[in-house]
Amino acid sequence: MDMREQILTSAQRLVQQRGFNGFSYADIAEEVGIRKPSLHHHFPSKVDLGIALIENYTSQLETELHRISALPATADAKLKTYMALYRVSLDADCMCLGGMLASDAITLDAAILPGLKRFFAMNIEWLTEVLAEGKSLQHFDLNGSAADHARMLLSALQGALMIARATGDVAVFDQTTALLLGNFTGKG
Amino acid sequence: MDMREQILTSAQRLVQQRGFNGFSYADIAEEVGIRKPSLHHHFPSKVDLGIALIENYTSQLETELHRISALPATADAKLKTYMALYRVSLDADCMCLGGMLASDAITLDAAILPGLKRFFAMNIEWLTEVLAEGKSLQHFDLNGSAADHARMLLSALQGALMIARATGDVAVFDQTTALLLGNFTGKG
DNA sequence: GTCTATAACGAGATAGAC
DNA sequence: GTCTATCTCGTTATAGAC
Repeated sequence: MDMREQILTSAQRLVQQRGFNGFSYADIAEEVGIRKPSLHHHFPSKVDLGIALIENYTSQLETELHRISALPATADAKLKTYMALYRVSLDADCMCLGGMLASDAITLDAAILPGLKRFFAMNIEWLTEVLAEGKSLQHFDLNGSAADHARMLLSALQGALMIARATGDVAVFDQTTALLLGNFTGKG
Repeated sequence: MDMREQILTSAQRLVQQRGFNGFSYADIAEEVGIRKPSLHHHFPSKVDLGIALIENYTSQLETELHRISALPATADAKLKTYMALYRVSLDADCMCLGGMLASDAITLDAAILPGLKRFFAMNIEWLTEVLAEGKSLQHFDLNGSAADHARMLLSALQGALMIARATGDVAVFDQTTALLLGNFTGKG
């Protein structure tokens, strides 16, 4: 892993834990083992770093989503796998990078926002496809459009992650995901 | 409104828009019209201010919830009124103070966290009561405990507010709230 | 590509006069 | 209760040597 990747990896985790205004170049420098000013060679400004972070995160997720879509699995199994990605973040005491940047949105340089919007659009688009697939095969029982459910699902996951992490109560996340899955796959 | 209240009002909006690490005493000083060091007379440290903010916000909401509970309205009308409180925040380009502090949780002084937990517990408790009321009167059709639905509902509202604000797409919020209400009051 | 040195600024906080 | 003056520290960023 070259230095640029090391910096991105370190910065990503720092943002997911502390927010974009909650970490500094000094934190990264300590983690990757170079001096503060050397970071500016790789990312001239913190805004440049922010743009690279959300682009990088989006493309990581894109890979995951393609992998899940290609699985020989039912729509609800795909959803479960998608939700498990959030659970991994929670275990690492991290928010989703997109969710964290969304909270910080007003303070962010305008150049970071388009990448953030694309991130959410990609999630909603993928979820809409999976929900529509489950609906058409009559595995899911949806009152409303797949797109509406996709937005609601994404919102609930982001919110549950945030609340579970802040309160130290992971049950908020696990019960919410279980309930959401139950709602889609039929009353029980 | 005395100076302490003016400071709390200004700081609350700043936190809801920018996060706890996204504003400074200088911002408040400019808004309320006194000098930076004078703020320390009212709130010696920023941690003291943070504690007062969440306590104040919780007690404001407690008043609202008592008011809603006392309305001669059905459970779903009460839910609608509760959701409208979040919509008001969105219109002001604000997150919920609790949601914003939850995002910032790892960076907050430990003295702020108990108040934050109480805030979420109060919301979940109230929602659980309203959902249980709707369930017992057979207005709501819930697959799962009222408490589970309360946590999911709170998560979805917080997440939808966050995403709608960051993407500038208020429809994420409005469609999510509509879908949630539809889910409770019956398919259709 | 990394370093030392430093600039330029803003943060939270304190002392002490009025 | 508010002020001016000041402190100390941390922040992003730049200059220029190696």
